[in-house]
Amino acid sequence: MKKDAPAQTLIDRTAETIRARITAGDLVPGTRLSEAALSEQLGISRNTLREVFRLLTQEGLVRHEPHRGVSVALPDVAAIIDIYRVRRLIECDALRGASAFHPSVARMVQAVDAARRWQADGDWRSVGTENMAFHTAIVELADSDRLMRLYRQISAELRLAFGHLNNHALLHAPYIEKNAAILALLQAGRNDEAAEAMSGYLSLSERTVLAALARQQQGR
Amino acid sequence: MKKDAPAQTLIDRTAETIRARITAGDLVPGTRLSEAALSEQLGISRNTLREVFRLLTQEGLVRHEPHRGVSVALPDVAAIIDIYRVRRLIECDALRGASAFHPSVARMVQAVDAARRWQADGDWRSVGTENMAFHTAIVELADSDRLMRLYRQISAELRLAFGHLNNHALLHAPYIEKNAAILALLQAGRNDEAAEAMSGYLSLSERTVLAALARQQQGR
DNA sequence: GCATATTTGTCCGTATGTATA
DNA sequence: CTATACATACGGACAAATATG
Repeated sequence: MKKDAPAQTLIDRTAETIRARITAGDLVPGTRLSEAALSEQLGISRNTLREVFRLLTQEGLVRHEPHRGVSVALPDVAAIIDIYRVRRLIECDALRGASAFHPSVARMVQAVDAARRWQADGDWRSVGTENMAFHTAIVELADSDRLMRLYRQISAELRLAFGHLNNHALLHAPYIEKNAAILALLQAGRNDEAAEAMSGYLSLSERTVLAALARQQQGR
Repeated sequence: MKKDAPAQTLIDRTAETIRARITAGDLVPGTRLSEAALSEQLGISRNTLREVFRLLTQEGLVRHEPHRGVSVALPDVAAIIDIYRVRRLIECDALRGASAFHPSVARMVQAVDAARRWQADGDWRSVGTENMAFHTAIVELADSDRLMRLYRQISAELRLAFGHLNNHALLHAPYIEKNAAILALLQAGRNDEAAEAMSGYLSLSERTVLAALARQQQGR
């Protein structure tokens, strides 16, 4: 009996396709997604696509306006501020209450190591991926389904926000060693200091993203 | 220009209808929701109902299993524990960072007063409603869209859990004065003490709900 | 401000695949 | 193992709302 026969439904697979297109920058924030055009392009029926839209809407990736269709979400400054407020709450709390022997710690170690290797190769996109994995692992420390779900949603929103900020070196380089420092504090059982370091980390990251967003919007 | 012409779509209204039926106990947790039967009963098409199901699934009110349809969610002990963990995090944080002059404080005052009046009348169901309003107002203190959304979801799940625990006196009576005490601390600017009191409040409430749930499941 | 065209909202009928009796 | 019930997915149709000239 194979428990892992995903048997994904078409709706799930299509949702994944669109997610990928959005985060890959294929679909720019603000783009209107026409039901008729997209359904034909994807080779699925309009009804099915509409259910995909429901999924993505709840995930915050697309916005739905009655009788006006859906469009790729466009996080504004207020959203960024709110997202970082929530991240600070969740990630710092997870660090404060974590055990150094939690399985996720291994994933944090792995992410830090991998990020350093990619940095040596100059592959900043992969550095970014490992950075996200590091923070996901931190949230997993909390062992809370609901917090994890919320975190996945705001991560998706955040990817939208700096999906097109292509200055990846600026965006990710400074954080590799900060992550390593937080990990070391956690492994040493100095949880409160780890949480404190994370708070500072997030403030810096927030300022960077907000500044980049302002430059981007000014450039229109 | 009336900004508040909701012009709700049929999907939204239907979702609200089903939510009401669930929280009213009309639909018991575990009930299977057949597309054909429900769509006919509601007078809407199956396609439309399926979109409603997507909404409710993301809200955690119903569970969806591929090719087996949806059924009313049935929170288990792990869910209750997780929900209270999240509540503690959100509500205590909101209290710690709140201003005594935030508009939501007025709503808290209102909820406490109303709960006392309903208690005098012996209307425990209304006491429960005011209690939920009190805690919703606390979360609003945080001024965070995302935290508010998460809180709405776990509130709905919680309603599922003790929707049928009809011992409302036991469930709500002890909390009226606890709420009043927390409010007084907040108004006095003693935020940390208010958060501490809330933490204790939630622990007590958690134990009560878990015990009631155990009794209920034993009685099957 | 009006008439028209486009797009979404909703319904129906049907075919196919999957799970359960 | 077959049969049945049900969810999945499709395509077409029309009404209603919005956008366009």
